[in-house]
Amino acid sequence: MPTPDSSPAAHLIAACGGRVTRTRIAVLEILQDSPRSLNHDDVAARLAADGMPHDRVTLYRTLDWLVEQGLAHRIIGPDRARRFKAGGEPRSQHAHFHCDRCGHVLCLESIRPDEQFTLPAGYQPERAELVFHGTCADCGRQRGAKA
Amino acid sequence: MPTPDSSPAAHLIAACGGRVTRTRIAVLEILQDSPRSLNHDDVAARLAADGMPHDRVTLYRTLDWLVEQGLAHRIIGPDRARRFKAGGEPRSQHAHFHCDRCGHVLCLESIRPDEQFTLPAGYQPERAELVFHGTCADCGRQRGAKA
DNA sequence: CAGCTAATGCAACATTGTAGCATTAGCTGC
DNA sequence: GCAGCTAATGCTACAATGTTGCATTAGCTG
Ligand SMILES: [Mn+2]
Ligand SMILES: [Mn+2]
Ligand SMILES: [Zn+2]
Ligand SMILES: [Zn+2]
Repeated sequence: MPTPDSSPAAHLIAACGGRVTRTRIAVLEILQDSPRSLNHDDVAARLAADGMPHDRVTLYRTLDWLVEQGLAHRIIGPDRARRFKAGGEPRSQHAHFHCDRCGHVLCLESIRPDEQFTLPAGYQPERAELVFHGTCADCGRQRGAKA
Repeated sequence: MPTPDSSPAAHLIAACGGRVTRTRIAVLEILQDSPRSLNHDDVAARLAADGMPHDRVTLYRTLDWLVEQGLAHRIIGPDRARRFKAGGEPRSQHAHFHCDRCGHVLCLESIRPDEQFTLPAGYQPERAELVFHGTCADCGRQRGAKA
């Protein structure tokens, strides 16, 4: 065992100046492999599937660390649970879509709320969160097919 | 004691077909009197200040009931706590501003996110939540005065 | 490979919200 | 006004999500 891993994920972690641990690599790769955002349980389930040890608290700390380092970003849904996705949060953020039917949260990279609005005088916004709620494309198709 | 109260709040509650209780009246009046949204603790503190009995669970149920009846609306902040404000949620919603400095959440009635954006094909949005984060007008003034 | 310390694992706790059930009190009809 | 019905309340216990403190492990550096 030279270094635990030399995957792209491992390089990203090393570049942040943090220690390159199995957990960090695995969690970052899980986020990178997922097209949609994942909550703690989602990540824990995937870790377990990969036969990785996983402590609840460590997972919280790992995910927070990835966000701090700009390797992931976080959004909070109406179910009060944080969801994570690979990739940092650039100055200008994108909107998200929360499907009421399947519960998934999808990124709408093309929609950037902080470029659209003028706030009342005095307010100094630093970022904007825009979340749509409704039925996602997948669920809309299924529903259409069945009905 | 004829009817507990015949304030405007009591009339609104009666019009919903629910029982007009001290707690409902007090909570609705608290929401109506507040310029900003309040979380459960805020409301509980005001109830206590008014010398009102207040059970945690009853407060949750009362606030949820007011939202159901359209007498209040709710938003969830990044601290994972729900905040409430008097007044229902009309078809078109307004944006909110969460101040990172003082923690207050303010309504931006003039900004209506669901009229602005076109989503990718297939998505069927039913409502949109737009929350700005930054420094509110009050905190901006204080900071300016001090610095 | 030794030593330093960041990262982890574990236990206990905090916050926010729910569920079940016995008791209270608002309303309705008399 | 009062009796009776049941919505609303209060209480207890529980669930979900996240945090703190501290002893142990393991990544890095020399
Ligand atoms: Mn995203
Ligand atoms: Mn509002
Ligand atoms: Zn869906
Ligand atoms: Zn402020």
